[in-house]
Parts: sequence; C-alpha cells; structure tokens
Amino acid sequence: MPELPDVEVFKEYLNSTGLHQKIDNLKVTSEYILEGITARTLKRHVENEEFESARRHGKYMFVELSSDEWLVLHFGMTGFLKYTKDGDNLPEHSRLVFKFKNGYHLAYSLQRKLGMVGLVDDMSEFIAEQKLGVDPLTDEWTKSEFDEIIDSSRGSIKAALTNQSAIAGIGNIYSDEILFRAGIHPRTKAGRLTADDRRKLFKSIDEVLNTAIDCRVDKENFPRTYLIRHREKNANCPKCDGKIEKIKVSGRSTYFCNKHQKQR
DNA sequence: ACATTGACCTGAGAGC
DNA sequence: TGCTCTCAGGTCAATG
Repeated sequence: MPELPDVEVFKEYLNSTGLHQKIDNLKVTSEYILEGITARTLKRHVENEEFESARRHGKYMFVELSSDEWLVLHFGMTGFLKYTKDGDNLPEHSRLVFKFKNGYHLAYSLQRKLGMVGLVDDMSEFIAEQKLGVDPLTDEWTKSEFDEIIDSSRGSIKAALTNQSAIAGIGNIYSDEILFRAGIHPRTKAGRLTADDRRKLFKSIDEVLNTAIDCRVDKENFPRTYLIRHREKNANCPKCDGKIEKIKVSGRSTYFCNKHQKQR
C-alpha cells in the first residue's frame, strides 16, 4: 500500500508532529527490521537527538537528525507512523517507538515483516546505492526524462511504471490508476506507445499522484471517476460503459477497463 | 544485460 | 460455525 502518495502523507504527518523535540528513548521491539545497524547502535545514535525535517524519495522516507545523520524508513506493504501522547495506546505491531522528552510517542508500525529502517550519513548516497530512479514530484522529472525511460524499457508499460530504478514511487495501485486515466492497456509494450500515449501518460502520472496526495490517500476522497473506487472484478467502469477486468501483469494483480483500455 | 517469476510475511476475507 | 485457501502489497534473488 505505501506508494509515493502514502509516504508523502506520512512525511507531512511527521513534519507537523514530531520535529524539534529531544528524543528521550527509542524502543526497538523487532530488531529484524533494522538494516545495517543493531538496535544498540541505533539507540545510541538517536537518543538525545532531535528530528530536524522529514523528506521523501520514491517510497522511502528520510528523517534528518540533529546529528546530521539520516534515519531511512521503508514501509513495505503495511507500514505507517503514529504520533500519540498515550504510550499505552500504541498501534499493533509497533516495531520502533520513539519517546520524546515532552512525553509523546512516535511509533513505526508494520504488520508484515516487509519493510526496513536504517541509518545513513548521506541521503543522496543512499538513493544512488539503491539505484532508485527519479522521483516524479521533483524538478528532475521532465517529459524528456520520461521519454528516455520509455525508450529503454522492453517489457510492458506497467512494468516500466513500477520499476523503482526508473521511476521511484509508483506501485501497483497507482500504476493501474495512471494507465486507466490515460486509456492504455497495462500489457502494452512500452516501445509500442505512440507520441500521444506518452503525452497522456506523462500528464496522468502527475495528475494521479497529486490527486492522491490531495485526497490524503483516503479512498473515499478520490473523485468518483477514479479506478481506485471501483477496483473490483466485473465492476462498471466509472468512465465509460465498459467492465473492470482483473488480470496478472508482470506477476501483479492488475485492474483495467476492457473498453477504453483496449489492447493494441 | 535485461525481463519475468517466486519467495518472503501475516491477517483478512472467501469458500467450503 | 470453523477450518483451510487465496490474496494483498514491495523488493530481491533466482530463473528465463
């Protein structure tokens, strides 16, 4: 679930709650989520420091510490943050709990084990090492950058959109939405897209991601014509009189309209 | 060198 | 009702 818009909302959440307060204590209840660092060492690096700011690249969140190090968070499929006053009222599966000097707590919750937390010196170094592609909400994201990605993709357009080393941040749900709004079948080979398809797609990426963020990623808030509200086999297409079909594309469940997203 | 598939993990919901 | 099976999602290793 946590794709770019979700992580963007988490980032804004942290920016408006847990900054500029001294960290009293960090409790690590599941050490296996830590990557490249032990609970002991992480505690030592975090305790008595403050969170300065939160940023994001793709599906990763970066939290700047007053020590100039960066906490890296990935939310896998089930992760989220919760800032709460009451230490007894933490979410289930809280793997990491930061307790601030003001008594509040910030929990990193993760139901399944897919997710990770680490500590790095340099945010852009980490991005380079992970071979993350360009984030589509930054200035580096241009039509010519997008065209280059399409030109170098051999597989389906869905695979290209969700390839994190090409574009960082788009996952299963939003790739379907982007293709739905652009009227392109998810199995279309990237190389077979017309110039018009590319223009529509580029516009759709921007529109879908920003709409999702504006909706605070709450399904109920999305416009009715969005696929996300009709992500169900055999549902009526909210844009035309077609039906929503479910297929597998590059190993993932994919929903699309059998009428306005015809395979060519 | 690239693209695709399967394993990882766990709980919700479907199906019997 | 209660059990078992399938599925969801993101990433990486293994396979094509």
